Amino acid sequence: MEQGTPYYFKFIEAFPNVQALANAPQEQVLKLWQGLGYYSRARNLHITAQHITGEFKGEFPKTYKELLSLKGVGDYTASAIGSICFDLPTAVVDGNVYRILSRIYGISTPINSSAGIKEFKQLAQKLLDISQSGTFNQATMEFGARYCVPQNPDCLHCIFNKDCVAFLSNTVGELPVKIKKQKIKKRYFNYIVIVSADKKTILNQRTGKGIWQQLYEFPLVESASEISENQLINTDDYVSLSKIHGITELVLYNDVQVVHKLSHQHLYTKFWIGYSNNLNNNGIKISEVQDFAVPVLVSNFISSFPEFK
DNA sequence: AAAGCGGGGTG
DNA sequence: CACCCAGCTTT
Repeated sequence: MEQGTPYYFKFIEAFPNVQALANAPQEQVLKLWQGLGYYSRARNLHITAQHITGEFKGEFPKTYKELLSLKGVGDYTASAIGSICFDLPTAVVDGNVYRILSRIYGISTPINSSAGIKEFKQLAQKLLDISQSGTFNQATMEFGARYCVPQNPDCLHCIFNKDCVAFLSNTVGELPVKIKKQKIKKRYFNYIVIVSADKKTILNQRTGKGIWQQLYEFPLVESASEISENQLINTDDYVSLSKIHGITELVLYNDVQVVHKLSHQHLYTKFWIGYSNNLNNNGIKISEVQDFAVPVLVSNFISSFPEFK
């Protein structure tokens, strides 16, 4: 909530209605989302706005099935919108609900297994008070967020402690059960920050699969491990870049690699400043760099680099 | 069923 | 460092 609220207000101001969002360029949507992460959500939100103004003729769908058909809307979101906005009898199961139910009922089925997802959804659906679905759902989630918290919950004062299987069996700390693996991949990024005599630079848009789709970054040379300047300037990617943009001098900006941690990747990053006399009509003005949507890793660099301030 | 996708916070 | 988060889509 803390992290998302300012973004919410920026969005509402920029896009007061669904038509405004649908008609906006993707670049603007991503720029407003910059720093939030999970950028596919921004793209899906944008696509969904277009579906609603198009196929749904501007009328927001109000059945579970239709909600579920929207890009980026899965069981949780469809159930939440359905119950809160349209009084549909659909139970939400988010992280809070998993935690509360697994503890009170003493359920050790992993919450991120197929069996667990099904079991918890069924239980939540059975418990749902359909005379006030939205309120019930929000209250359940809020109780989990405020009281049945992940670590060191105050069970001694909890209203459920007479019935909570986990509390009575002293297993609160072990529930919910989650299957975890997700090994973290290490990657080595070398960003070539080109600075030309007429104060221009180069940004590329990330396309295809992987992280940060559609966001911008400096020309990237990725390597299998940390590399020295000598190794860098002998890579095909750098040779090509240097030729195209006329790099005359290369200076390492950060002696110690910046480690940018995503949930599933650690990015060991060096920023190299490549000075050029002439970008041959390529590139963008340095003063315009701030208009592009960039990942936090790149944004942090830009904020720290005097030439770009 | 598993993998991939961000960034920030807590203890 | 381990774990958590108002999940969903793709493979």
